[in-house]
Amino acid sequence: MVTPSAPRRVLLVDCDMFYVQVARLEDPEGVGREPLLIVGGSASGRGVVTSASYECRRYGVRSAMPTAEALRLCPDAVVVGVPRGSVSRRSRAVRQALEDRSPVVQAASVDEFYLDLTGTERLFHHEPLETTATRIREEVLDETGISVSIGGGTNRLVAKLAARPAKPGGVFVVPPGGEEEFVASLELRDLPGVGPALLGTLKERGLETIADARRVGLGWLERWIGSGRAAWLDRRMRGEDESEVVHGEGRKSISAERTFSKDIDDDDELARRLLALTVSITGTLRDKGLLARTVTVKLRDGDFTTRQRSQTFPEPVESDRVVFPVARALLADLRNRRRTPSRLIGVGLSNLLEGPAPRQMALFETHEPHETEVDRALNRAVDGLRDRFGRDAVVPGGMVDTREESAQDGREHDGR
DNA sequence: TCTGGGGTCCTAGGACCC
DNA sequence: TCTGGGGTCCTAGGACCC
Repeated sequence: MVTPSAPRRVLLVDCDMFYVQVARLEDPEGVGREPLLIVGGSASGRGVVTSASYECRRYGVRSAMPTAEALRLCPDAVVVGVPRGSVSRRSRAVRQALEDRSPVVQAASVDEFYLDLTGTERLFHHEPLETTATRIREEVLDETGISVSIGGGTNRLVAKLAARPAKPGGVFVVPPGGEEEFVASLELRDLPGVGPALLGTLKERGLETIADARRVGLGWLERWIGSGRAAWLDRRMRGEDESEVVHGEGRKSISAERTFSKDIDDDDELARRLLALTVSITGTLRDKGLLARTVTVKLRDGDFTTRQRSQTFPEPVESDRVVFPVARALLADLRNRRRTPSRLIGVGLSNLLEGPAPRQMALFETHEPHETEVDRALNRAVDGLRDRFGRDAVVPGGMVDTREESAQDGREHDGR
């Protein structure tokens, strides 16, 4: 067994400006030669910067900035769209390379992976963690073409914070016992979880730095930001983090959303957009062998107000034929509460469970729409066609009432 | 400057049950 | 009679991250 006092050995592997790297790898002769490169924007013209090359960042370009503003700061920049397919392919390749070298790998996002190497000391002949990290960095680059930076320490928080001084393309490890001193050298805004809102609240009280906030003590912090957040912040400022690195995906929700090029006020048009998104996410759900119990519909109004409604099924479901009618009712409800042009619609599935669906459901009287074997069989058939003939092989039939349709189909099939 | 798209986690109130 | 208390689930919204 591991000695209780043995420090953990955690690494955070962070791909350097991942989207820019991927765009360049996919087009080495074109944007690969472009120093001033921005990945982002969108066909709608309402886009933001997803990632910018280091050369661009010197002009003040930052991610999440509207592309229009970025181009004002850096007029010579070349803007390319987000290469989604390549990004997920390259992300999987990096993850695979890491899984070949670490017993525990957790993907925190497409371009960030936590590794827990605790217990591998003998395997790596007791070499320093820094040496192991450096070798992993080089091997990942060789194997995938992706340059990463690696932060290391005795927990996830410290590993994450150490990745910053490691950038770009380096390794930085905080030694056991050095956590508190290392974190004390940072700004409050550097702490993950400290965003604009909390920063503003602390600043109102005159707290600008980690040193300020530690000096004032837990008692005052509790009064100002509540006991929960105060305790949380206090531990972060000491570089403490007990959370485990959990191997595998462990996804909690699946969602899709679209911002329109122009605000939409037409209910039928909104419902059509909703149908397309619903078909897409239920397809992803089945791909992953999952079931969902909760569906959420989100609208963003023209004035950027974001509203959402959700509903939970008594039993987990997987087919768009059952999800869509509920989603459409939630959309109608949102529209009835405030009738104003929408700039975005989104739909999400949560309360996820591993499949397969329970075979018999609805043994009780219920008015909830429930999923039948026929619903599932139809979706599986459509999935099969898409696998063989491509994503667009089967297109949803516009504004049909899928609940009526599924009931009719059920009768036909039963009749055979 | 006029704000993407994919997520996670937290809080708080109400329903419901014991 | 006019009032409990804990636990869990659901829902809405917000902060935050990459």
